[in-house]
Amino acid sequence: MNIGDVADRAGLPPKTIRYYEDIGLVTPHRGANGYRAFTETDVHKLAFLARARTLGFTIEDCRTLLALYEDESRASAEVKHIAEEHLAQIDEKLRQLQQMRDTLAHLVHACHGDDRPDCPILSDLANTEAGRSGR
Amino acid sequence: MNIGDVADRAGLPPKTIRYYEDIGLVTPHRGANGYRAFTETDVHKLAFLARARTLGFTIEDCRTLLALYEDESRASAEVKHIAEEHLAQIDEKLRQLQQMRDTLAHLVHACHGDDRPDCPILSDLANTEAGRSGR
DNA sequence: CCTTGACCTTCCAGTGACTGGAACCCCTAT
DNA sequence: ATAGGGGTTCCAGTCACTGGAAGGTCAAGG
Repeated sequence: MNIGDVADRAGLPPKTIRYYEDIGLVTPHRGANGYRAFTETDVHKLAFLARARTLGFTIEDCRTLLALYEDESRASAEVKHIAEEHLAQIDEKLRQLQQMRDTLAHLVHACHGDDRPDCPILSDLANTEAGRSGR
Repeated sequence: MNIGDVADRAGLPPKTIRYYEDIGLVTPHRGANGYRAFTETDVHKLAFLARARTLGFTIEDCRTLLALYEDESRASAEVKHIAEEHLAQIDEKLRQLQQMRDTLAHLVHACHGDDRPDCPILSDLANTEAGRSGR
C-alpha cells in the first residue's frame, strides 16, 4: 500500500508517517519504484501510534509501548507504569492550566473592555507583588 | 544593574533575558565593559514579561501587551480582547487534556498491572475502533 | 602583582514533534 | 504526448528557550 492510503487508514498525515520512519518507529519496505510499500502490520502499528499520540504519550513512550505491544511476554505492570506516569504529568499540567485559567478569567471579568485605558489586566501584569496569592 | 541581579529581581534566568533582548522585548544599554546595564524600567518590563508568561501568553502576545502597557492612550478593550482569546485557547486545551485524562484514567484503572501480559491499555491502543467513543 | 572564582560576553546547537516548501521522479488516463 | 496526482528527498522553520564552549572582566585575598 502507498503512503497516501496508509495515511487515510491510520489517520496520520504522510509527512508524519515519513517522520516516524525516520526515527525508526516503522520500517516499511520499498517497491521497485522507490515508493514505500506498507503491509497491514505497518498500518496497524501506525494506527496504534496515532491513538497513543492522541492520548498524549510522547514519541519515546510510544516507542516503548509499541515494543511492549509486540512483546508477548510483557508484564502489564510495565505498561501500567508508563501510563500512570503520563497520567500524573497530565494531572500536573491540568492543575497549572486550571490555575492560569482562574487567574485569567478573574482578570478578564474585572476589565470593562471599553475605549478607556484603565485595565486591571495590565495592572496585574505590572504589579509583580499585588494580587498574586490567593487567586 | 547587571544581568544576574536583574534575573533575581525579575524572576527570569539570565539566558532568557538575553533572549528577550535578542527578539527586541527589552533594549538595555551597555556599560564600558560591554556588560548590559539595566535600568529600573527594564527590570519592571522584565517582571511584566515574566508575569505574562506565567499566565501563558505567547511571546507575541507579550510584545503587544507590553506595547499597550506603555501606550497611555490604549483602549482596555484591546487588552481584554487578547486576554479573552487566550482564555478561550486555554479552555480548549483544558477540554482536550481533561478528555485525555478521563480516557487514560479509565484505562489505568482497568489494567491489573501484574506480571501477566494481558493489558487493556495496549488493547485500546491496538483497536482503533473499539472503546473510543463514550469514554 | 597575581590568582582565584564568580560573573559577564557571544555564538552555536539542541529540544519535540512535526510541518511547509522546493525540486524532482513515477504512474495512469486521455 | 501530456496533464494530473501521486510519490521521493532534503532543508528550513516552528516555539521559547536551554546547554555548553570559549573567552573577557571584576573584586577580594595572599
